[in-house]
Amino acid sequence: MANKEKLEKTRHSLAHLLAAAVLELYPKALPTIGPTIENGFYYDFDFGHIKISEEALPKIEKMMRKILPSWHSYEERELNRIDAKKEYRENPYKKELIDEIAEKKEKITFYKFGKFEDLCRGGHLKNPAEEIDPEAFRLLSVAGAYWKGDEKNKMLTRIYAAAFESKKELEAHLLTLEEAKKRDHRKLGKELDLFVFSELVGAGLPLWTPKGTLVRHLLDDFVWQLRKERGYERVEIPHLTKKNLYEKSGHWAKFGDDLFRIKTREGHEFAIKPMNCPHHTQIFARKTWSYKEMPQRYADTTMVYRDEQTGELHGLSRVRSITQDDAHVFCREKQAKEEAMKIWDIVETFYKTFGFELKVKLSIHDKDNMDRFMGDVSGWEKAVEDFKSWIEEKGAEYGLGVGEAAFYGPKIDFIAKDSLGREWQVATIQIDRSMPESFDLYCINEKNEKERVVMLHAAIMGSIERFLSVYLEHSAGIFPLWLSPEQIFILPVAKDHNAFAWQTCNKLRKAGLRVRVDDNSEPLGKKIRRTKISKIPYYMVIGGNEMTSDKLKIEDRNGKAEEMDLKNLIEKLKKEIESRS
RNA sequence: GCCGACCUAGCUCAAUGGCAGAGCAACGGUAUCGUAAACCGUAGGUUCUGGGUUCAAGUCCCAGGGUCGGCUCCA
Repeated sequence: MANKEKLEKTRHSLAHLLAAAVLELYPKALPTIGPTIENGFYYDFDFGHIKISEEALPKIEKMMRKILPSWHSYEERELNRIDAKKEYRENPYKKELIDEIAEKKEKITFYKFGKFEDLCRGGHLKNPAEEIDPEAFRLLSVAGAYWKGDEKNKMLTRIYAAAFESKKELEAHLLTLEEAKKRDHRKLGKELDLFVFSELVGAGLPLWTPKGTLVRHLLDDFVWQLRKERGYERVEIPHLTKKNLYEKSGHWAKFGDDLFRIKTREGHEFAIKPMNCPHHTQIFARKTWSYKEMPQRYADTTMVYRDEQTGELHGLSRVRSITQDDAHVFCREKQAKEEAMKIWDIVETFYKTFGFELKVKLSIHDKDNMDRFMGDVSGWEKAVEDFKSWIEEKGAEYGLGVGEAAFYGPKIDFIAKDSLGREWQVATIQIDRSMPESFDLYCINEKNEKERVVMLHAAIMGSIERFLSVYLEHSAGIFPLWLSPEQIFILPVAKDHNAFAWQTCNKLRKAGLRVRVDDNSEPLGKKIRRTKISKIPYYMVIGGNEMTSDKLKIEDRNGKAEEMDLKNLIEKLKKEIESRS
């Protein structure tokens, strides 16, 4: 038996074992479904009025280990719909499943291990008692989950477990989880002093410290540099708008509850912007454009605000105030491809710099569900075909996201993976023929006719918050020199060396470097320790030796030391910053 | 929003319903030291907020806020 298949069967059998143990301890609990997942399995139960918390897990786990030795084989039987439902008089969930299986004209089968029988399509180990290592699984957590994943349904209690073939693999997995915890961007953000949240300000509204603000600007400057080279211009817009703008763009209806709304004292309705495109259309619409002036490319790094549900907020990855590095290109139909490819260029350059591998996803409409999308199917199909041919020309592999398009057009989404294996959509290129229509955006072409323009939406980071959350976990907070809010620590050995340390510091600062002198009256060992913990790219100790020679000794955070004079040092560091390595 | 857990000093965490504490950080002093933690001292608290039970609440109950693990959602 292939390893993968055996692991699958192990997990599946363990899910049954979990249900058996739960029923042993909580006879009134109603088991529902228990599939295998990456790294383990889960099982959803309706515990009725009993509250199950994580404290119960060791007890359940113990019961699983107690039952396991008696599971030497299983019995299988097939029942008809009526008899099958008789087995579950008290359990509406299983009855529902039985009906579904019957509707699909599939066999209704039951599998019995020991005294525990469960509705199941099969796929178990023949002899769990012999084949399962009782030390190779662990119940991890308890969570709520809607029956069938539908929020209109009752919320069940889900028990998650990790399971492998050997104890060693389980321990390796648990260690990976520990590692991921250390890299959690919320923890690193605090340690690196980049951002904070305040209960007074509110959930999902990060406040940026001086260091965090510096990092944000450095990232944005990088994007801006790449855009500027490609003919973009900066624009700025207010963060509010009258309702009218969004009624015209279609956002008022589509955004619904996610929009922060404001009523003025005169009774007018305003909204805080959840996106920037409609504002930007009004900058474009300020005059009549000649085809010779196209494209117009507007870049704007600015915050948008979305009233996300509190339970969905998560560190920087899901917030209510979101900084988009947004840009909109207004161009002629025939220019769209070239402009899209320019954006793709920027995306590639940007992410390569940080060592990210990107996956490409083409997010398209859902032709069976067109009420979520503006325009007709044929317009969408043309737009999707355009994108497909561009992506293929580019030679990129891509997946399809059916129904995941923006309501105004398809998107090429770029996806980065974080240390926890979660995938985050970061950059996006979107093509929009709908908003130019709504706002009547055109240029005058060679034949002196009005020509409808198309609009490209392009975010490189997507949002600075989300990018930083992914990048913090990707880098574990080890920032390259150019992005480090502090670049060099200078550690004077004793107070006699403070003045010289400050002189050196000021020379480096004058050269544009971000330097700090640690002139606390503490032993050198303590300063070194603090430095080593801090993730600072470089530090140097300054004492009598340095004061009497023109050599400085600089050490990087990997412990590699070099000696050189100040001029060469500045040159070396500047080079490293410029190359963004 | 929903299910469950949690919230104590700037940070990490203690404290059977019975005097709110430690380490680190901060501040003051002594020491001025060459590669991972000098020594002594001082200060620091609406125990998330509001209400309730109790002779007595950080601890128990209710409501709200926030955080965490998930679910649902994410134009």
